[in-house]
Amino acid sequence: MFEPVNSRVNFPQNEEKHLEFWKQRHIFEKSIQNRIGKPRFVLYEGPPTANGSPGIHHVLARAYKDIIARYKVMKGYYAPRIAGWDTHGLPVELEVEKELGFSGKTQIEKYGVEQFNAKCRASVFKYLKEWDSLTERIAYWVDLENAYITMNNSYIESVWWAIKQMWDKGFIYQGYKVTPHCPRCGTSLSSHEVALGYQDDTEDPSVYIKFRTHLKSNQKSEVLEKLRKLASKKETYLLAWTTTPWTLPGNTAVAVAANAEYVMVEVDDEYLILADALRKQVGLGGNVIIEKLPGKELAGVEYEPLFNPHEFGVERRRFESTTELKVQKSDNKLTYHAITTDFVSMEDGTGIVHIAPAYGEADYQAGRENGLNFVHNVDLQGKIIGNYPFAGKFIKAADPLVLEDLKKRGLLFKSGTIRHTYPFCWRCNAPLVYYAKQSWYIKTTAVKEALIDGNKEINWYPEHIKAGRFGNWLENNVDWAFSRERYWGTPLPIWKCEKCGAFECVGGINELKAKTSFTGLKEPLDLHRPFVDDTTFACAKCGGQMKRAPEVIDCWFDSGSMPFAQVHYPFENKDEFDNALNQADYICEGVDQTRGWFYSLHAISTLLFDRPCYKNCICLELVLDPKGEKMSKSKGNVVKPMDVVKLHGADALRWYCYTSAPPGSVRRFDTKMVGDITRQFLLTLWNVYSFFVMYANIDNYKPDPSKMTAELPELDRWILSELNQLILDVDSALENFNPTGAARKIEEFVDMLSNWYVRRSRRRFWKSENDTDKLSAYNTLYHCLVTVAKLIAPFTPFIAEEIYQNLALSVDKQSPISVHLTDFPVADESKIDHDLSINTQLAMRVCSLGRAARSQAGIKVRQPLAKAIIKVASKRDKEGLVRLTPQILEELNVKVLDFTENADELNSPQLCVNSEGEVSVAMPTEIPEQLAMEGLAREIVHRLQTMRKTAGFEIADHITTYYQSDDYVKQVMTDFADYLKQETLSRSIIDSKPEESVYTETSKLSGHSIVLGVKKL
RNA sequence: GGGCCUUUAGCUCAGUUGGUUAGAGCACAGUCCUGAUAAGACUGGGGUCUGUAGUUCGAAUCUACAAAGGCCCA
Repeated sequence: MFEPVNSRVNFPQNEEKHLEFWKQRHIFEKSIQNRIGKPRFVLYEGPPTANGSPGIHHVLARAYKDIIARYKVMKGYYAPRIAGWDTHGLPVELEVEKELGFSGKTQIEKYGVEQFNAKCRASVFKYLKEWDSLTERIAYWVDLENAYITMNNSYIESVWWAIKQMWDKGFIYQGYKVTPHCPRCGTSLSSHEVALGYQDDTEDPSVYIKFRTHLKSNQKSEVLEKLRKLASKKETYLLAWTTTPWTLPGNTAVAVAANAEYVMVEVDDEYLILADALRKQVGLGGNVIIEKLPGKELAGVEYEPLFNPHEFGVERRRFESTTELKVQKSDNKLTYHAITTDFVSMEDGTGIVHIAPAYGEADYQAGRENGLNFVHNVDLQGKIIGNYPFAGKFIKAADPLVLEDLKKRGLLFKSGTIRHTYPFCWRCNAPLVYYAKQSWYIKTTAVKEALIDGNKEINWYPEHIKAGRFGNWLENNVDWAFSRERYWGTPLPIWKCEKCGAFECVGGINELKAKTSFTGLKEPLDLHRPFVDDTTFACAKCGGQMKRAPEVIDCWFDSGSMPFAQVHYPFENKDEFDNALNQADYICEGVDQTRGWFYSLHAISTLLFDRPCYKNCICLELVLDPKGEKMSKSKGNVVKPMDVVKLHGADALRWYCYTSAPPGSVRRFDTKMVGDITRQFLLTLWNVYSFFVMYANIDNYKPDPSKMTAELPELDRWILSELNQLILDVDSALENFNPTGAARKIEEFVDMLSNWYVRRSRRRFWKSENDTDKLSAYNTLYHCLVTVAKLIAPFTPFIAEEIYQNLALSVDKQSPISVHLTDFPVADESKIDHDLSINTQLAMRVCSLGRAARSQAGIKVRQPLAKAIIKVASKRDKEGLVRLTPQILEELNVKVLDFTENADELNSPQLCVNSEGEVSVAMPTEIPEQLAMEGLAREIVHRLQTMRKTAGFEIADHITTYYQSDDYVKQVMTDFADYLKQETLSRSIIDSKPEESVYTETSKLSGHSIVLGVKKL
């Protein structure tokens, strides 16, 4: 006996049962331990930040990670995998700041870094319970107990080790970086924060500034000569445009487009140079053009600074190399010059761009590449420094004063305002400033080629990421600015001598403790700020005191270090890492990680070990709401995964993730569609399963593979052929990291199994004699179900377990106690019969056409007809159909199958006919008396069956049938008595009024009024 | 402004190396089948395959340009 199965099923409830079983019997642990000594399959878990609730996109990621790992385990791999948590970073700090009502760093410092960080630590695990319970509920199998946590001392120490390695290789240096900076909060903002604060329609100055040329250079060119000659007559200016007048004192160059055409126009008694394309827009369309010249000729043209920094008590620095800004001597004859860049717009402005390397990313890059001067005329609070006339003013307040000053000196051509989109601080609403600040860099550009070569070895899914998003990112690689002027993060392990300025990098706790005159480390050990800030030691060069640099590091460096830091390498687990764990076979995260985790893993691995970090990577696309909008808390359209699981179950949600769209496409999530999935796939499978169990129990069927007969009926051979083909397809799809393709194949199979195999086999299970045909049907369906259970185990672990335990484990107590401890099915290719598959498809098509023909003629399928006449394209097709005759006869409810090659034969008014392509099916519309009676018998059977069900009888209950009707019906009841009895399990059929207690209905069938009664025996 | 992706029925998606009349599921309407089925079958409505131009005997598919949407970066 199998455990009885109700066709009505509550999946969520059923799943809880299996969760409990897995927990009690440690199935996950066993699935790993069973494979010790087998080839290793390494999956790296990308650590989510645990200080927010898990969303539906996390389920997506976990579903795709889990399925591959489970598949590999079933294929015989040893695949331990541990969870991880990302615990550092600005988002955590912001959450705490919000909680404390802070609006900036000064408040944090006042509050105390120690207390602040303690709050951060606590905040990180606020949602951990929620994460753990979801992880378990969706059956994402991962070791939660030994999860790696980026804030643990051991983890931090491994990160320090990594930084020290890079330091020793000369990959770490200090340089400048332009960041979006809030002058009021005095802090940099992450790109995410910047995105929060864009405001459209912001009014800003729109001003045209004149830069007086100073054509004294020795450069020789025809154009320059001409300009010199012209300039000797009248003052000549380069006309540039800006919306941020306060950056003008920081101007150290102007940029032109090399290939654009520039003109020198006469304005009053001056000459102005600007792009020809923008002449009209600037309002100089009608002025006389003195000269035309290509942009590249302007390169090197010198001009006088608007504000010579030396006159205003401000330092002038200069890019001496790509990394060093060196202070320059005072020069009262200072000139700057024009450069060419590729970012000069011909849509607004003048085609000449004002460059202030301290106040713009592009400007800074231009400065680096061209060895420009570098002038900071604003402090971090947004106040003008030095002794400019507008010194001490906030930048926005300084704008009009700057313009006034320039106007007085005749250097302002035109001023107005524009409206555009500008970023503001999302906290305090102050305008953001792009500001060059000192930062620590990792010289990733030094290994750029290795990064690009390594990428060639990675398989990306979808493939376009490789050359596209990720490849482009690597091609445009810039050094990684990895320090942060924050509090809650892995402290940068660099100490600086207060006396001589020397730096030292420390790669571990013992190394630190061993430093000369080391002091300041408290117990219990906590490697975070502020404790680590108190540690000092003696400078190896001059004996001065070494103090730690104040920065913490980018948390992407944390997560990118997880391959080794999760095992505290190299301080522990050295062999395991070096031999097995040092490269992932597979990772999977959202596509937004291309510049995040995918990059940090790749970069760190390349820098430290000179090899790519992972071999296969599935990139998931965004999950949107049903309307196609991004899910966000503010819109209130966020779906809680647990709600979906409670409603439809984890299997349904997982199956939805695999089948609804390929992982690399954007998908709209709609809970309703998870419900559709349940009905379409899970319920269909469930009903096949429950059908099987119901009849198997009635017949006391005992599976015995040895009794599989050699000569199987065509129908059984067909479904077994499809099953083995399915194994091949699913196996190869999963091997190629394509769960969607695999799952869709399974769907097709289950549909065929239910709607053709079981549908066509019903009578075989229902018939009373226990012959070989019946046994074959049982064996076949049994084998299909058990195999499908194993195939779907990585996809939908719950229903797989249910079917496996009830059907397989109950029979063979020696087999593994869980489907998740079994081996993945192996196809028996000798069972695959392509011809049979094609023939069956043709038979299905013939039946479909036949049913349509009947429908058009208004003849119910229950009414038997004398024959069906079939025309097909070839002899081969005909032969194929002949072999499947029994299936077609039954499905079309006809007595004989005829074939013809002459289409004219089908054009008879006595026939209903339907064609599609080369296939035609026709049936006689005339119904002889004998067939009409048989049809009525079938109607009566149908009526009685429905009544049995309504009366609540068990499927195998025997009954007595009563009837009362006219003589015609009486004749039918007599002629088809055996058939009626067999179909309805009637011991006797009595022509009399049913007793009072008997369930009775009166119906009108084919024009005959019939009273029917069914009585359970 | 740059890179990448997407665009096929009301909705969700298939559509192999170009090759009959572009498909499926859901939804809608009608009919049918059914003692496993919340399922299924048939019929019907619903498509300028985002647009334009090109290559070709032939384009949803290849090429170019454009549009809309999305993501990442600036």
